[in-house]
Amino acid sequence: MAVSARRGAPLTLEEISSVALRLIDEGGMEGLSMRKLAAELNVNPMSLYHHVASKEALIGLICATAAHHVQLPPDDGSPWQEQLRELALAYYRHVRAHQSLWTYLQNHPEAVADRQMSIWQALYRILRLAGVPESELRRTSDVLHAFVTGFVVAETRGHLPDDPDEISRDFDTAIRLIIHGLAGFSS
Amino acid sequence: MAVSARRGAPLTLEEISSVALRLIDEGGMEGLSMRKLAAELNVNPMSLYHHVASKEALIGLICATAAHHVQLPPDDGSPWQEQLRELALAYYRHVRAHQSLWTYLQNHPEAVADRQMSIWQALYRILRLAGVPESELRRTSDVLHAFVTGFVVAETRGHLPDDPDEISRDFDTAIRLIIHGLAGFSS
DNA sequence: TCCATAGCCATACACCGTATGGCTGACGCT
DNA sequence: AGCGTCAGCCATACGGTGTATGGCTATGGA
Repeated sequence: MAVSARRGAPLTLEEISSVALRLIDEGGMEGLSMRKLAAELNVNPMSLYHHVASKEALIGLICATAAHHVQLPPDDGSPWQEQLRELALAYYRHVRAHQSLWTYLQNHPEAVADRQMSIWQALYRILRLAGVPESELRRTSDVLHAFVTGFVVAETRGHLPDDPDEISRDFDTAIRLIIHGLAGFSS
Repeated sequence: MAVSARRGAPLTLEEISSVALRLIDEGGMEGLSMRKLAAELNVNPMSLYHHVASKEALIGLICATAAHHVQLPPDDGSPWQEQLRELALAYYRHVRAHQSLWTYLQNHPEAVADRQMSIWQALYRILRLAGVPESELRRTSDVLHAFVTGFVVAETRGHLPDDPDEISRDFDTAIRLIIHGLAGFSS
């Protein structure tokens, strides 16, 4: 059906959002523009709007698909401290890989209003284990989210040594701070 | 010296940054544009560039002057938990008053690279009291900064009751979490 | 065969930050 | 008094942005 003059196949949402994510990873949030994205796809800028309602909607799509790619730790019977640690680490790695997107996310929480996503489910489960009352789950998870992302910002700002051991030691420090804090709920 | 045709007095940095801050408070970070700001000041857009090198520099100026308006708690001899609580509360109030600016700040830490600012000095002093080793001061304060601002984001996101008592109770929760966490350093 | 429509594109509009260069009038100096 | 300097402001222009509007084309179903 009147496929692009400069391409063989029609566009797909997956193609669009993956290239857009690459642009963000490479050039920050300002590195993504509908025009640049279209150029990268060998397509007219306005063609994108046949698949996506607006730039904002596109970003929402990117966030949603990216969130599904977080590797969640299994629900074994290990203590909540350890589970929280592993979940935070998985989340942390993902945030590191797509820093610009996630720091944007922090300021535009409406883009991930969906609390049904598996990562939140996992966090809720662990927080319940830690003794956080039901009514505080949402707020606590919000703060933890800000916390981990904030850690990444701090990592990026300070001139870190290239030593990965030291980085993980720093992460330990932050996680221990969170765990100690949460322990206040159950005691 | 060839004062504006449409104004009596020449522009001042204070005037520029205060009106710019108002624009940000009213319309978010996207509500501030050099053109709108100039219109608000009854001045040609390019006139601003006589006082400010770029929009980025203007934002830096706004941040710096805004930071000076935080009411710091006095250095009485009270325990560090209480001092941290009061500092966080003062900071929190200020963040609430200028939300957009501070959430922007979280993602553009280079705008406040100046660690000589009095609020950081106060935080450092309290963290030392809490037993945080010298080498961890900077990183810890970075994380705490992200933490408190993250709390504001969480506050804004969740549909809070208008009850100020409940809000302050929530804030208590967050602060207790931080304090418990920090206690891990001295023990 | 015909036509609805999916997919794409050209044009245009209003906005943005800011480079460039020119105007005006107040000041210091001779 | 005459003159040069320069602070302060402004007009124009360039390249970028998101997207509204409307038109093209080729494919699928009837």
